[in-house]
Amino acid sequence: MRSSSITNTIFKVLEGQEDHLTAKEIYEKVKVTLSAVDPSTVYRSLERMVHQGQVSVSDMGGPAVVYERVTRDPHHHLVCEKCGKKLTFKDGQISDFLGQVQKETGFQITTNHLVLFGVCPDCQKKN
Amino acid sequence: MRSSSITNTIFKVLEGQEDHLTAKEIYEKVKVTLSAVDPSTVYRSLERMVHQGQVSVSDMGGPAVVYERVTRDPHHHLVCEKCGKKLTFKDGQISDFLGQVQKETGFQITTNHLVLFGVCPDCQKKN
DNA sequence: ATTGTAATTGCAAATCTTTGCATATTATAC
DNA sequence: GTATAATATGCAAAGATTTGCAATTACAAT
Ligand SMILES: [Zn+2]
Ligand SMILES: [Zn+2]
Ligand SMILES: [Zn+2]
Ligand SMILES: [Zn+2]
Repeated sequence: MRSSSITNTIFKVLEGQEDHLTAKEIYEKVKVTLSAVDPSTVYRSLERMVHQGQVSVSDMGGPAVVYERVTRDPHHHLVCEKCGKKLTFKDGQISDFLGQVQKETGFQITTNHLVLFGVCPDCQKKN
Repeated sequence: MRSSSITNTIFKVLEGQEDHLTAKEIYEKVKVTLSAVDPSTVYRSLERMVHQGQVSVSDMGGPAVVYERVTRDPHHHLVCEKCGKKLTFKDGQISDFLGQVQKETGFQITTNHLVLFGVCPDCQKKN
């Protein structure tokens, strides 16, 4: 029998995971359950899920963009580009900023997983 | 004779261009001048230039990330994810926000080309 | 149930990007 | 200038992602 829906499997993979995953990593994990699945199907499903706002896609400085499930309670990150250390923000302050942009531009902001880059205090000292 | 420096050619390509370019597009344009250049060399050079802060790399919703020259006067964008329309921000308001993040986290922010996504007023109406 | 339509999937091929390694270039030290 | 080390480049191969197309599945209408 053919898989009923790859989307569900992808959701499960993303839920059972704290970290952010690349498309390739998601494909590998989906394949454990659905051994016959084709990579293109997973890639296309991810694209669809991002487009529908169920999943976020972000460049976090790694070798490829990473995906994460979008929850009611959004979050954002600040990544050290020297050592990779990651801070996570609750939405509060960021959504204030995004709300302000929304008011000033008339755009309805859809960015749901903002990633900023910087150099952390430790790495600044090491300079 | 071998090219003295691919970096210079890439800079010229990026300067003679209003828009943002993908790695592939940059490679194609570099090849016009340096016909024997290898794609891997261009890709690695771009990586280097990004790492050194001379070039920004961003996902702007297209099929691949895009590169742009970083100038004294940074800018940022708001992209409509329905129709692709792009707004460009001068740095003012955004840098206020980034400065606030910097103060609160101790990170020295290096994000120099922020891209936000949303739905533009026109596309909201078409709903 | 049958039909028709739209969305999803697999497969193969094409394309894009990365990587390992040898060579060539550039910079630094003596 | 010569030797030494560090960086940049080309080449070939591997790897990751996208695309075209035909077949399958899901869904709605009859
Ligand atoms: Zn996250
Ligand atoms: Zn750090
Ligand atoms: Zn720009
Ligand atoms: Zn629009």
